[in-house]
Amino acid sequence: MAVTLKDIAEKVGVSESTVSRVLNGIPKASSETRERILKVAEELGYYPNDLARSLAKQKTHIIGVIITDISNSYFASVTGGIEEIASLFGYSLIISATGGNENEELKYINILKEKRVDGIIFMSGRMPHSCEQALLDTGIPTVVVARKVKSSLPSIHIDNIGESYKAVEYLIKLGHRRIAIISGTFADKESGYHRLLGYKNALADYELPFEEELIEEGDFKMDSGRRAMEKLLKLKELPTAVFAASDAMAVGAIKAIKKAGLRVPEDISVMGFDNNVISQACDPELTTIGQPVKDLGRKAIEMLYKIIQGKKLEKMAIYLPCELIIRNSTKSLI
Amino acid sequence: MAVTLKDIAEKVGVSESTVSRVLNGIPKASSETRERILKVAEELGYYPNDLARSLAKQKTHIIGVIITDISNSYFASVTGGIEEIASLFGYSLIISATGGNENEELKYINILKEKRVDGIIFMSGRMPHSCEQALLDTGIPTVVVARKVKSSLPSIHIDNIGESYKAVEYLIKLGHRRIAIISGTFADKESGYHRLLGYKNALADYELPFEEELIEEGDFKMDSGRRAMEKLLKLKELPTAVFAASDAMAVGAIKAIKKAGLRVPEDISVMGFDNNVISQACDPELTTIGQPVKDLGRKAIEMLYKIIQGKKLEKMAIYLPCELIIRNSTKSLI
DNA sequence: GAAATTAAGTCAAGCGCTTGTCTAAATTAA
DNA sequence: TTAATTTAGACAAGCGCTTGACTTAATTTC
Repeated sequence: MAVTLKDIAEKVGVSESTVSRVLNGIPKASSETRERILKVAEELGYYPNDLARSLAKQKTHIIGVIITDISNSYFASVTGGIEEIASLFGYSLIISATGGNENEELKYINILKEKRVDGIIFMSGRMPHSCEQALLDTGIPTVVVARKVKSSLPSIHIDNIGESYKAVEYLIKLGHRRIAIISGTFADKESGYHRLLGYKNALADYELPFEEELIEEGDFKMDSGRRAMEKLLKLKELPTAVFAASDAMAVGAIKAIKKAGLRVPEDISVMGFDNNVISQACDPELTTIGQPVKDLGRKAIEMLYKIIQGKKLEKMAIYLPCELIIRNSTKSLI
Repeated sequence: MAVTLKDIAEKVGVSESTVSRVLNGIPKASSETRERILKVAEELGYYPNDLARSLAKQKTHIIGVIITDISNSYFASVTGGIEEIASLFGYSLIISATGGNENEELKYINILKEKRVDGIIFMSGRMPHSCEQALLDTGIPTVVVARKVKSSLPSIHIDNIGESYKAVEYLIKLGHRRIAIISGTFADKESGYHRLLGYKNALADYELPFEEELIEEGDFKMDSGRRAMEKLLKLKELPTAVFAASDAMAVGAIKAIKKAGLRVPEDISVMGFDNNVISQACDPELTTIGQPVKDLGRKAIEMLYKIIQGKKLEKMAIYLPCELIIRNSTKSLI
């Protein structure tokens, strides 16, 4: 069906290997045959078969990306960063969504193995041991994004504890003393848990009392923020500020506060985390911690590329700084 | 390096073809050899090389997806729908982002050709003739999403004219007579243009005057919505309702209205289009037209699958209905 | 019991490209 | 002039898997 090297070779009257070399720019042909080959290739509309080439060269120029959910803006943005740099390096991306399901994760790791991808970027689920082992067993260069890793897998993160500390510290410096937190899921010991830890650390460092009643657990989504805030609003003594571990929950909290007839930030300051698109859509616009989502992706693929190139990584775990973004949902009490 | 059929064949003492057949479940072996092969394959940790298989079978089980930008929530959602069904069908996705740049689009079409993908889903840019021709020339089954197509390429859409009509009609039925529109880019004759058309049609059908001063062009993004609204607010006679061709612009408009000291919807009703996440984050929550983004993706891959299977499509262009979602940004004047 | 059928495999070509080795001619060196 | 290099290209093995055609032995048919 499609035109092959053989077709060109026959038409020009040379061997396949010569055609291959010419087409790959390997200097081993007289300029005369070179031109004839190029001309015939053009005429016939030749384009290489990357499968055959990959098989012969043992590399595919494909990176496998395993994420939880493409339509989630966080993953979409990180993936955007990955793709931006990958394309620069000449890599294509195979993207698989697992829904955070361990079996799916294992399944996709396997598929990527069979497809002989040159590298894998993993950012799905809670990084169960089985997955980590499976990734190691592939023998394929791998970088893990935003998931704590036990083994020697290279990874890239944000410092959830430190960044959350930064958020709470900001509130404290605005003069707030009674600060509630709407945390993310913390059972999984990932970001939700760490952001709560940062909150605790900040309180401790500034010698503020830690009170159970000021802690509500959410699931990072808007509705849980709303519900959590409704509970907080029932306290005898209201907090003057609320730190939500995600922008979505922060928006939910704002809605609850407004519904209760209070104002943000006049009555209660609200702070988010993520700096995703809704932080600028809500009213008031959210003060938040801006995650460098694109950069996480960019940096991940850069690390991966180094590994593929056989270079040593300076650091096995990289932490990217976040940015404190001050908008209108927080006010100074001083 | 990796274990091959040959390794298994040698160890078991049979031919490669027998191993291949057993591993593919083709009934042509005694249950005894079958079991020995399976056992050895297990022991050796064999997993197939999909490149070799694809080369031999002339199919890759890969679908190429060409989009403008992964981090854009619209594309991310459509892609999410694609991936959901694709994985069910046993397909992997190669995703490329073009930034809407024609040269990039052509480049990626070429890469997908070389990678011998089994199908292509295209939803990027303004569908220049060159791309359409390039897609046709690949000879690879292709489905186009949300882009007007001249040729015989199958496509899937929403009816921008009709849905926009529906939005404006809703406002009219609420008693609004002076309705402004913040349209998307209309030079490209794609969705922006069609949504404007729907607006005009609705006015005409309900015998409302069409006034130039009530039309502002935006670029679908929030800021342009804000700026457009600021202009509209300078009119001697204000509109009582504004239809924005995207939620983002609608949110921008709301911000401008509030800043001017007016209220939504009490003073001016605002309507959006898309039903993306910000439509529920803003205040008030947006009445909008909900695009079936996931379904666009799902349906696209289903169409593509049919074509790959060699089946005939009943329709070359499918239109999916949107949903009128009524929230709090619009009010009745009656 | 001979012929026909089936079962269980083997053989080898083919998918399309790469690349190390070899050859013959042309060029350079001495 | 002859030997040593270089150049231009051919040859063939190899990447790992699939699959149609063929072979041999076992089973069934009449």
